[in-house]
Amino acid sequence: MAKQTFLNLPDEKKENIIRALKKEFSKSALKDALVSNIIRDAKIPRGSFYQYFNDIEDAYYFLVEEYSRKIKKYLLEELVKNSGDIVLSYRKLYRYILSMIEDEENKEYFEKLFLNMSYDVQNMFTPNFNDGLNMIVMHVDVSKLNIASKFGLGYILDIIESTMMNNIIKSYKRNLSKEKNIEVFEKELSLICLGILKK
Amino acid sequence: MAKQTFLNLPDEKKENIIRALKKEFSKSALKDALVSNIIRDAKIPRGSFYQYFNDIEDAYYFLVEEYSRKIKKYLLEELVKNSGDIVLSYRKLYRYILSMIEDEENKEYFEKLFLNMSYDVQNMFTPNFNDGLNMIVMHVDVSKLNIASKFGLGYILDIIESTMMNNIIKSYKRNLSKEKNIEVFEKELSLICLGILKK
DNA sequence: AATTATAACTGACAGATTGTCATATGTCAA
DNA sequence: TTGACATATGACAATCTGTCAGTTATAATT
Repeated sequence: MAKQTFLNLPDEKKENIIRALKKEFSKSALKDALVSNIIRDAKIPRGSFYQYFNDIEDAYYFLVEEYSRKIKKYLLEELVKNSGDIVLSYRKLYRYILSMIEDEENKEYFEKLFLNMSYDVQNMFTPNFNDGLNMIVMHVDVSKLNIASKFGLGYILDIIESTMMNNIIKSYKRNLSKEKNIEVFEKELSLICLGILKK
Repeated sequence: MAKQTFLNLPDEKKENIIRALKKEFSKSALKDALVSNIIRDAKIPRGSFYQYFNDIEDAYYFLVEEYSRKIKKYLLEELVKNSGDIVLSYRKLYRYILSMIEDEENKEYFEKLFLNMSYDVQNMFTPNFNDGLNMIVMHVDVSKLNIASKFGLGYILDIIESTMMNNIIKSYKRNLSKEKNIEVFEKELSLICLGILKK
């Protein structure tokens, strides 16, 4: 993650570099992105780049983390606001993510990000995906959930988050409107709540 | 996809190149893999490689497709065998995929593959993910499903496949035994069937 | 103000990779 | 034997990465 030297930089310079990073990662997925393009655009010498980041991957994850922090924060806030109602909180989270990635300024960046979703990036975007359970579990109201104990919560979060990410990723290919996109996710969420089998 | 020239090659030569491809993609994810390594290992000249494939990505997808074909074929066969019982068929499919990727010979290759899951690869591994619905829908028994028409089937397949892929990917990090891994997936599948909310 | 310590900056360079292309070689039918 | 076509080959230009030794800026100390 971005070296201290970078974090110490004056805001203006730092933001200029972040701008150049985002431009390159909007144009190319991580595997095709070039340090050369970034330094040309940001007008910094090659040596500086390596003083700020270990390599291009390091810079990539620095940028991703800016967004992933927002997402995790938002979910926790919603859980508190909604008295631990996990389904409602994820419904709100979905809308929040959509509005974030559909912002004209972010559109191409997130498209590259989601269509080349590595484990590590998914990890950063799904609050429960790896470590997050500890953080979330204490805020969730499990009394209405179909599980024996808080321990089963992980399964439920797995299902919801998989479906959520999947919908986001597919939305890029399906070219759905934001409204239609939300409709599909909520339809699936409702199937998850009630079960896919007839009673 | 692999040029005709490659497909025309005598089997022995072709298999030797496939072996070298797999070796390189077992060692490095696509983004770090090198043509140089492959041609050194396969003992073919550089020019030949580019006569067989457009680039390294092309070679990568050629290899992935070998496995994805098996998976789609297996699911369809199971659906027929199980009279369109979709849940049972995916349970069987999950075991099939696990046995495939836990085979000692494939282990590292699939680890790289799943931990760097691009949209296109996911697309190849999940029968419904994109186009497959047409193929699958006619074999599914929807009478027991909680949907109004065959049209809703896409939602259900989305949920199941997301959860399935997610479990496979996580299994690499969690280091679960095959048995425990299956147990988790079946627990989640059962929540999906019955619903995550208490009745 | 001068000196010293510490942090940041810089760009030339070695090492390595990619995709191409002109040339060579093989195959097969007429 | 010849011509037409497919395939093979490796040297090469273009490009990229990460490093490093030398330079400059900043801050603290005397």
